[in-house]
This record gives sequence, C-alpha cells and structure tokens, in this order.
Amino acid sequence: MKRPAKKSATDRSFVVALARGLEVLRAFGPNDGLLGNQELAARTKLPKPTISRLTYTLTKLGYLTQVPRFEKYQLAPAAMSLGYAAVANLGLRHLSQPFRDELMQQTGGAVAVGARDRLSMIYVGQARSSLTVGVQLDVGSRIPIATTAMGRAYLCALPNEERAILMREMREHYGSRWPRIKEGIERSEEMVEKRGFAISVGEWQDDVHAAGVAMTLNDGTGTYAFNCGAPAFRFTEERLINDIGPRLVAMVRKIEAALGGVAAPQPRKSDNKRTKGGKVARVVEGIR
DNA sequence: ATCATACAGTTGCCCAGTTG
DNA sequence: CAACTGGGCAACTGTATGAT
Repeated sequence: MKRPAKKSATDRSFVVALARGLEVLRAFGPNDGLLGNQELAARTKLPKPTISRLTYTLTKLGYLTQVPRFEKYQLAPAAMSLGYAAVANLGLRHLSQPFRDELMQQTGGAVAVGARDRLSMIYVGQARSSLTVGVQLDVGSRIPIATTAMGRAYLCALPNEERAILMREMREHYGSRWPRIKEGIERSEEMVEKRGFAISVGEWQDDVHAAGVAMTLNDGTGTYAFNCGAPAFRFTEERLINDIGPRLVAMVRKIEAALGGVAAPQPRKSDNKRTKGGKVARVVEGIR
C-alpha cells in the first residue's frame, strides 16, 4: 500500500497527525466562510477519509463548528483563542502601538507590524483611521512577502541561508511569474542597502503604495517588519522615498530605543554576503 | 412522482509507521 | 520488538439535481 510521505521517517519527533490537523485549521482564510470536507481535502491535498476524521476530531475538540444546514465547517472559538493568545502575548505589538499611531497621524497612512508565515506576512498589529481608507487590513490579515514593502523588508533582513531557502520556495510557488517578482525584490534590496527601507508601488495591489522596514529581535523571537501604506494617490513614489520611508525608519529606530535596543547596523554594500540582521536592528531581550 | 446520475462524506479493512 | 495508531483504498450511504 502506498504510504504518505512521512516527515517522521527522518524526524522521530514530528507528529504527522498533529501537523495535518493544523493544516486543516490553516485552510480557513478570512474570506472563506464555510468549508466542506471536499474543499478542505482539495486545499490540504489530504485524502477525503483523513479530512473526514480530522474535521470530526477538531469539531469534538471545539476548534471547528459544523453548520448542519450546509454540512460545512467554520473555525470555532477555541481556534480564535489561539490567535488571540498569540497576539496578546506579543510584546512588540503593544510596545510599538503608540509609535505606529503617531506615524499614522503624521502621514495619513496605515501603519502595521507583521510577522512571517510561510510565504506571507501576517499582521500582528495595525494602526489605521478614517484617513487610511483604502488600506483596510486587520490583525491576522495576510499579505505576500514577494510583492509588498513589508515582505521585502523582511526578506532583506534575513540571514543569507534563510533568505536563500525562502527565495527558492517563492520561485517554486510563483512559477512563470517569478522573474518579474524577483526583479522587484532585487530593486528592494538595493533600496534597503541605500536607504534602509523597501517600497512597493502598486506591485501587490495596483492602488496601494507602501514602505517597509524590518526589525530583528535578539531574544530569539525572530524578525518582524513594519509598513506604512496608503492609496496610491496619497503616497506617490516620490513621497514614499523622500518622506514616508525615512519616517518609518525613524519610527523603527525609536521603537528599538524604547526596547533598550542596540543601534541598528548601518546599511552596507553587500557583495552578496549578509550579516544577520543586515540593516536591521538587533534589539535586546526582555520585551516580552 | 419516480428514477438516474453525480457528488460528498463515511465506514471498514488492512498495513506501514510509531511508540514505549 | 510487540502493541498500538494513523491513514489510504475501496465500497458504501446519503443527498442534490435533472430528466422523464
């Protein structure tokens, strides 16, 4: 009998069943509403019987709710509480909030902080107001690494090895679109080297322009990235480069200082060798 | 109203992989 | 290494839809 590719064949600590259960939970997106077993099987590439058992188990445990009328599932409060607990315990989110609010007031752009999940950045904190109409992403929203300012800033901040792995994954994911996307990433690298921030001018969504800056925490909790974005007519490319980007860099420096952080290393010409953190701040431990 | 068909979901069986 | 567990295949059941 054909067996599934077992991660645990090489990693005895990896629990495949748990990973699959979590894959099912991950299959739900913010705009999906209800999903049936069929759709879940298609999204996770798991066999129908496996999905059937996993949805049954997750429902029993309170992570999914079945809507009898449609025989479909939605995420249940137990799943929400996981996300809430994760966000609530994120020190950087709380500490950066007044700084994000201030920058939002100054620029009229939505200011967010995000962390990586696979090929996306997920918003973990967001400051926006009536001024920021057009950029209405909320905490938990997912944006691509490859084409957004936040994602590219994050990418540029990764150590060589991690970055190479991520680039490979994106190359596979984007297929024929990759050469064009890669060009955009390379332009961002140059801009991060030169100015300390990345930009995206309509490369993710036509009408959204944004700047992004990354920050690596040296308590081992990883790299985050901030962005400041607005509708294209409000943030022209010229304004992004001369006004928004520098302000965002300044904001991140202030946050680092508030964290008791070490000054960020200056951007340096890289001959393709990156130091961990690049032009990204290393921040001392103890923010949690 | 009845039947045929298609599709989604479930069950039973069995074997490979995992665990203690 | 024996006992247990996970999960894939095939077959089954239930439901929706359309044709007659």
